[in-house]
Amino acid sequence: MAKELKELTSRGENYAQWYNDLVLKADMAENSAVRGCMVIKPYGYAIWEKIQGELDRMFKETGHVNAYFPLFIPKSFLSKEADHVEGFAKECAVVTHYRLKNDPDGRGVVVDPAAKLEEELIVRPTSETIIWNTYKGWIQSYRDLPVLCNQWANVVRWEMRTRLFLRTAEFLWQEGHTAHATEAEAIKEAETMLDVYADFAENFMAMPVLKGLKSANERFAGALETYCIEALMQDGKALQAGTSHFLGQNFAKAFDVTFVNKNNELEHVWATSWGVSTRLIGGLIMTHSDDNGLVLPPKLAPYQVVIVPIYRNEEQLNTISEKAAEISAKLKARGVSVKYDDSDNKKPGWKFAEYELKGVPVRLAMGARDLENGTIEVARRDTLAKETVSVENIEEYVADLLKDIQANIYKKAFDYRASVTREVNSYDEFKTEIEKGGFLLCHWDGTPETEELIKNETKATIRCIPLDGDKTPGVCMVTGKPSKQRVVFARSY
RNA sequence: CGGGAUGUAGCGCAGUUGGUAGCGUGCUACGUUCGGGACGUAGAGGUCGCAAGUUCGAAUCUUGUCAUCCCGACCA
Repeated sequence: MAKELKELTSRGENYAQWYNDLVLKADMAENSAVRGCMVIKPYGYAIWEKIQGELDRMFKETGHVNAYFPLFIPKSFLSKEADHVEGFAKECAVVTHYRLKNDPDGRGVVVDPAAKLEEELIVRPTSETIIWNTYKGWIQSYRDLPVLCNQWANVVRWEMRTRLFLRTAEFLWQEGHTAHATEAEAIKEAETMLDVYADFAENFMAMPVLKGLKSANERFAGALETYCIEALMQDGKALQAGTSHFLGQNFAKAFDVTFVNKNNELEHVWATSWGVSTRLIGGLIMTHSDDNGLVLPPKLAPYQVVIVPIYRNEEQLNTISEKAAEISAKLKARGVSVKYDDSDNKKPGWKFAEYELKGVPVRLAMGARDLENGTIEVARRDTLAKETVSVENIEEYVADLLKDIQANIYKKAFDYRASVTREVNSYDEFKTEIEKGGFLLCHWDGTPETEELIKNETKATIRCIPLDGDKTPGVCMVTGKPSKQRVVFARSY
């Protein structure tokens, strides 16, 4: 099996595919009719639930509430905001009929032609339009503002080519949609949520990200400004991990959402939207995994510690189980999640490999030898190091170890990113360097034309215009025109 | 929608000049094992993607068709 994994890993870039089959036990739906939709089995979903839980808490701490809006969007809604139509008019699932009937020529059912909808319904690719249509009825006065809603939902985008976790036809996400009385407040909201995402990515996922602005080409359809966090995967490709959009008054104007301000003047509201998706699971996998499987940050692991008993007979098992129960209780008291795997139908070696594959941060193994010596074997997933330590104060030891693992995998990812991030000053050099992967910091003249040219010739895009860091001006590597600051180029998923 | 590849057991694959389908793994039972994915014995599991055609006979040849994967266009 180990050999098999090595062989699979040599595929390199195709992490998501095999981690899905082997680790998360998730896969693409095989039925052609729902091609490109993902099936997330329980362990993979448990990771999503952890992500959801932490983000949801952070949203609430920043003053947001959850709401839910319809799955179906009347087609006409999507015609209202011109830029938005440009961006989203293409790959959507469309509901045209509302009834089936028995097939008159044989078995089964057919669509009843008499049940054609007068107006087609679009399965939401994102909910701006239906939400703004709803907000119109909620907002009359500055006293009704701000509206700070988040929605956990599924959305559908009929992608021509799908990729497990990274680009599936149906995916789970959260989308925040806020309405504000002033431009400044809306911009602040978009920036706050960007910070929330960055905080989550770095402190929970242990995935370093760059905060930045999207170029006009990469900007969300209908947004005035798109903020993003960009991560770098182990194969050197970038992953857009989350976006936060300042929408200006575009949607308010399209859906006629106005309010009376303190001066008794009618104004359009200012809007933001922001979202992250199950793509984060893909990011998590591709940031930390190694040849032995998934490596999960302790803060997002469905269980942080697994205890495996090693025994020859029932008597031994009983003694170990007693000890393990004590340790579990102590760990749980410290807020550590523990699984005690005393399943009799798997052997210890099998369990070791299995939990490594699943990325459980810490494994404790206890056998007859440990019973005699009052010890326990501690194995950490990130370095695969094993140690035999005293069971005394094991809970403290493990709690510290979990913190250490969280910090260590972040550092590892950060160092990797640093090692493949470099400044490039000429276009010739760029063409060579981009083949090696990683982030390239380059001067760019700010025009969509130049960006397009670079994309066509090298497949690299501007991942973001960084908010932090070096702001020294220079000249564009392609055209030689002035550049305000270096921007980040990479090939991306 | 263009270019390439592939559809055979749950998964991964082999199958020669056309002769009625096999390997690994997984699964089931029993026994021995159990500190790094154990071993033995016995078993279950396949309308060979689908449909026509050629043939005494097709997984194999022909045509059509459907689907998947990879590379482009699209995208979180």
